[in-house]
Amino acid sequence: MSTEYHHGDLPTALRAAAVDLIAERGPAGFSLREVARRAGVSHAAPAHHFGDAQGLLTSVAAEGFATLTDNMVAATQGVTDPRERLIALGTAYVDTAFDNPAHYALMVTHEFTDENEPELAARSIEAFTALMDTVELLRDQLNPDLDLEATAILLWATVHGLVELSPNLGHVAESTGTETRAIDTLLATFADTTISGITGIG
Amino acid sequence: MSTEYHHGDLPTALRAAAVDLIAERGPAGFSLREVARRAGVSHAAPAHHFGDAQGLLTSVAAEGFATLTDNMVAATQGVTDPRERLIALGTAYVDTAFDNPAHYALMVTHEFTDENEPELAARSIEAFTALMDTVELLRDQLNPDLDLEATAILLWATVHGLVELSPNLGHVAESTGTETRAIDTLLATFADTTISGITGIG
DNA sequence: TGTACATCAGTGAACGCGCGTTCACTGATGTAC
DNA sequence: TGTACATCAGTGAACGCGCGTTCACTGATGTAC
Repeated sequence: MSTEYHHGDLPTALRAAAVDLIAERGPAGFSLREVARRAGVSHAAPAHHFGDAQGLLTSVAAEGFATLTDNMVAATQGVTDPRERLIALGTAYVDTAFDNPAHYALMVTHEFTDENEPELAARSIEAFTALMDTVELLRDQLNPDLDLEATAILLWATVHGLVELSPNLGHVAESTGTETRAIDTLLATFADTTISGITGIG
Repeated sequence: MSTEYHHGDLPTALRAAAVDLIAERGPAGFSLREVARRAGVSHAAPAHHFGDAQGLLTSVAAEGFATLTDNMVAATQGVTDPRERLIALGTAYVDTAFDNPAHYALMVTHEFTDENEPELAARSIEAFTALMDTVELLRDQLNPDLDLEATAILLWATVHGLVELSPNLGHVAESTGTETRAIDTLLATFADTTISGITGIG
């Protein structure tokens, strides 16, 4: 156990400690020494597995993209109605970001990770592919001339923007007068607007 | 001049130095000592004007919001066609972000600034108000039942998302085969979709 | 116009701190025979 | 099954560095009379 000389799975423990630390102090508050401390290991140990801080944070970001992909795929599985599907995808994205703020910050910031690292690059492409699947469904069901890539980027930009703006969303919730989360209302509005827009352009 | 004991306008010089430094190294690479060095002043001088690093960065963020508001207002002045107006507003936002990456990072990050500082709060509300003016024009011209706040947030989220995703936009530009910036194409598509969507919902 | 004094802006030395990196080491694990 | 040895994971002391903060100070500016 923890009294053993060899840790067992130190890489995983270090990622978990990094996530906790970043959730508390933000990505800029991260340090390799503090992470090692929390993982109960000497401060020179992480170098064996990740080289340096950037290596560890890149690994965490890759893990975050994998989770995002899994959640988006699971949420849209078998959903073929365009409106339902858009809402399911958007909700999965937003919920994943809210549930994993440290991962999300690293996925999005680019300042602390190596975007060219193969593992991270692969995981982020998979996430984009999951999004693209839904865009293709929209094309098939709504408008054969839909610009796939532009639509995918606009969808991504919007949900990403919603996540970042969400701290300012308080009074929208109040104005609806329901138990619904403000962001759910916005996602529904967004789905309606988008579908109407896509159909109208055709 | 620079040989005088008193600087003349040290706060302005410090903000400028901070902007340069952040543009080079990112917000996390900022330090008060390095800023003082670049402003040609002892490292204890900034404390006289801003207290600490957060104070200085908060001031830079406020300056960024003021510029954004000015640019959005100027770009939409007298533009009453909904599509043109949306594109003008979006372009002003995106261009301001591109032209002032250090300011933009501080406006958006929240990790290094004090959002409750009155000056910053006032400037960010003014920017939101400028956005709201355009949303009201959309309501007046397209759909009297438009949800103003939800629409404003969705517009903001989208342009913000486009700015953040823009590093990944390279191949979109290629696919258009024109001299047009990728982001201009996306903004035009977005304007079309949004207007069609808003009108359709009515 | 001149003097005295208060206030303000900026200096520079000193402090203690946490950081990343290096390095010789030791303990545990795995493999060859 | 047992021994020898190579490899790998983690240790802990040492290093030099840049940082923020404090503080007694000095030079410049502004104001009262």
